[in-house]
Amino acid sequence: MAKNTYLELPGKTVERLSQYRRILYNSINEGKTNIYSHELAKMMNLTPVQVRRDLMLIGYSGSQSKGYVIKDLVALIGKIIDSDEGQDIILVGMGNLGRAITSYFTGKRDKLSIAAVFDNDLQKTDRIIAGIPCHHISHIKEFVAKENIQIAVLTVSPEATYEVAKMLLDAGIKGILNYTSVPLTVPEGIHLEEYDIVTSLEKLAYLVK
Amino acid sequence: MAKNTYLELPGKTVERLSQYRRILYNSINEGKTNIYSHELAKMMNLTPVQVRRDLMLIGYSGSQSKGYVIKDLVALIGKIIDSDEGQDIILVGMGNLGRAITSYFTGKRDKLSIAAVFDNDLQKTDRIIAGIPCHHISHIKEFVAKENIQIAVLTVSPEATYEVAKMLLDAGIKGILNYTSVPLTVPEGIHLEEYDIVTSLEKLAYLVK
DNA sequence: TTTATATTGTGAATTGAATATCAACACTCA
DNA sequence: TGAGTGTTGATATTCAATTCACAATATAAA
Ligand SMILES: NC(=O)c1ccc[n+]([C@@H]2O[C@H](COP(=O)([O-])OP(=O)(O)OC[C@H]3O[C@@H](n4cnc5c(N)ncnc54)[C@H](O)[C@@H]3O)[C@@H](O)[C@H]2O)c1
Ligand SMILES: NC(=O)c1ccc[n+]([C@@H]2O[C@H](COP(=O)([O-])OP(=O)(O)OC[C@H]3O[C@@H](n4cnc5c(N)ncnc54)[C@H](O)[C@@H]3O)[C@@H](O)[C@H]2O)c1
Repeated sequence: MAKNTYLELPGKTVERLSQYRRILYNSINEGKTNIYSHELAKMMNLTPVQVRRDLMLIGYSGSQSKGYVIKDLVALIGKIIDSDEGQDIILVGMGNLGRAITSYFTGKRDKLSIAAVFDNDLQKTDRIIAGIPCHHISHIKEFVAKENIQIAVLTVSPEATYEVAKMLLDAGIKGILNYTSVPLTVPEGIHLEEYDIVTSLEKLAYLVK
Repeated sequence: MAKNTYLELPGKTVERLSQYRRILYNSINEGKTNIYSHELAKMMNLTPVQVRRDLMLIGYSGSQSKGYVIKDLVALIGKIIDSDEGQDIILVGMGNLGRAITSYFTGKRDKLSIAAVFDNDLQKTDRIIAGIPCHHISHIKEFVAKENIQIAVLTVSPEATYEVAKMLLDAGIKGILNYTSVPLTVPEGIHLEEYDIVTSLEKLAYLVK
């Protein structure tokens, strides 16, 4: 019986899987072929039990003598996280933050890449910026439909957040990564991740106090 | 008995407090003086119960008829999160991301502000960039000591992460906000927050899959 | 062969956070 | 005055994530 049933993983586990994979790529480059849970845990600043639990959840088994086979583990994580044919994403709001993220992704990832960015500033549109074509926001719906885009990164100014989020949902986007300081609400079935730098800094300030 | 004992709040609550405050500033600007838990919840995309529980934890009471007094609530959150005389932070790694964050903070916050940025690229040092003085990394220890800096934002290239983190700890930094893709380990008593864009995106990709 | 050691895999217990529930209260309106 | 409404504050419950504890296994050493 093929294990093709949808695997419901805890969100935290998915995040760690992404990071395991990144670290394991480095280990491969260093010539390692196998790794123990305690080694991986050390590099990720976790407990070995946590690592083993995560790998158990994705159904990967190691050996007591050699630990885990890095190559196989990386492949399995890819099978879980990546979509088969890769996934194009878009970014909306080509300001300071948008540009930083775009530059970072340009020519970097294979499975996840930024297909286009959008803005409403005519100075920025219809040009290549940071290696990616920047279109006017008015073209977003047709682009999403044509290119079958599912994920959008939102880095517009706070005032534009609601309006642009509405456009994204209307265009059929399934997942939004919101970096504006304005909290969003999305309908059932749409996935939302939010992160705010100021919140993190204020939390740190509280902790060191 | 004065309630001066150290208040141990859940991390998630602290994060929400930071966001409550930001939203409440807006409400004040709109002329509101009082707010109900369900109103605040709506704006933050939470349940009213969650809001009330957070406020309960910080010992703030509202009234059944008028809800919470925004001004008082903001003041109390400030007393919990902010240090008394404000807190200067530094940023290390004036690349794309560092510049975006610096621009965002320039002339923005009162209590939290970026006092200086550091880099090891001589093209960038000993200049004002995005409104903030950029020094060479070699001056970091003396600066931290002299200005009594406790918090650092880390946006250097991945390869430099360990080395720079070590310098920060050595200089006496108490909290690090790490945006590099390299996980850090810090000694007991040092606070660490980490965030990685790629991880968030890969999680979204998994969720929409 | 036997013992010691190191590792994985996992059921059970614990911790931490979110949610449900409800008594107490304050105001309104008849 | 008294029923009805809507709110807070607090306790109880549920849910999710992490950690504990240890059995099972493989290898190396005696
Ligand atoms: N840069 C940071 O470090 C930082 C930190 C915390 C929060 N944020 C938030 O991230 C967002 C972006 O920050 P930033 O520093 O890049 O700001 P920015 O002002 O540099 O960029 C905003 C971009 O959005 C575009 N835009 C505005 N309205 C639009 C619309 N309706 N449609 C399409 N594009 C539109 C603007 O033209 C601009 O290019 C802001 O909401 C900000 O509050 C940024
Ligand atoms: N930009 C993004 O969207 C993004 C996304 C995910 C992760 N990251 C991570 O954030 C970090 C910064 O990203 P970026 O895009 O700004 O990279 P960047 O290359 O533009 O900037 C790195 C900066 O660090 C400086 N630096 C390098 N070594 C240093 C040292 N020893 N001391 C002081 N400064 C040093 C460089 O001079 C440069 O200015 C990287 O680790 C990157 O992996 C960035």
